[in-house]
Amino acid sequence: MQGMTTHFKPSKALKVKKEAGENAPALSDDELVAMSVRELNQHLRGLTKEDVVRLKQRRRTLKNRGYAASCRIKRVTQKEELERQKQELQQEVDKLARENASMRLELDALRAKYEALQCFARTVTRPPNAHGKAAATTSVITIVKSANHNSPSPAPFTAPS
Amino acid sequence: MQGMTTHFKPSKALKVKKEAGENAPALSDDELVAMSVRELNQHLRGLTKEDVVRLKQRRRTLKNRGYAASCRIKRVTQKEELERQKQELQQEVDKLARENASMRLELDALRAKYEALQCFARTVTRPPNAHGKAAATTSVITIVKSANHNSPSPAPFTAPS
DNA sequence: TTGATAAGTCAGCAC
DNA sequence: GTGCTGACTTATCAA
Repeated sequence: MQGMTTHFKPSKALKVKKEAGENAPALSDDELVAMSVRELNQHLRGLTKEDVVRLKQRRRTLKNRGYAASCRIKRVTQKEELERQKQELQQEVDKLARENASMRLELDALRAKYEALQCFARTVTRPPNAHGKAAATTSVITIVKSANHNSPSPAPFTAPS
Repeated sequence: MQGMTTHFKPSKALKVKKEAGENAPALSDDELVAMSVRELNQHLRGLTKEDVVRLKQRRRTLKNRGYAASCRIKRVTQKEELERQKQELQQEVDKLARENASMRLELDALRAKYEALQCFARTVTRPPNAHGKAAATTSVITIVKSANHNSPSPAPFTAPS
């Protein structure tokens, strides 16, 4: 329970403690609600059974007023929390989507580069089937001798997946 | 405003229309609240000014009861909606994260392959600086003649970014 | 007994 | 007037 300093409704219980003379200085709502049971009992000395009941009921009602207030506060707090989390997730989605897009670009670029290099490698590797118009641009003559296939390199000749 | 068929509180206004004889069959809450203003005025004929006020007030209260109910329903509906959206976003985050991870793997693998191929290409391309222990495993002899550097391929010899 | 919450009442605002 | 919503009360349930 919290302050309850911003309430504007004494509502009922307006004439709860006009009598009772000296020992009961007509405690305020705040006092009454903040009081421990033991303290309350002190103030209950010398009161009508009816007044005791009334006072206890007023206390209970005041407490309930506080409970209702915390309930409302909790409700809006949870709602704000939900909205906050939602926004957070949205930002994460955006971030991941951006990363994703840029990686996709990078991947495509690298694939292109890879294929170009592979193309070139084939050119370089394969024996030139010397057709008529040979040696117009790049001319490569390669002789491969004794290929050891226990090579530790990750199979540079397989096609890109 | 909706059905209001699940309420259990006639609360006040218990003895609102026991008199009035014939023309007013003591309308039920449901009837009263569903009535249009024009219909209501029909039923208001020949009633005390006081009774008219009372009946209108009862109607207003019943309406308010309905409003309060819709207000609460709206509240929980919005909350559920928020939670649904949140869950949706979470799923999207998961999906994007998975895509992201797999692309990262792919990218790394491709980079490795690319570098291996590049390595090989260099091997093949560069003139073999024939040191002492040459030709132990793979021996490649390449002769490149007349390299035309206007090649349209995307610079296969630059280092991967 | 205490705390929390659904339902209802009322006040007050906006249209 | 109508509809909505914050605050309050009451009933009711759980701990």
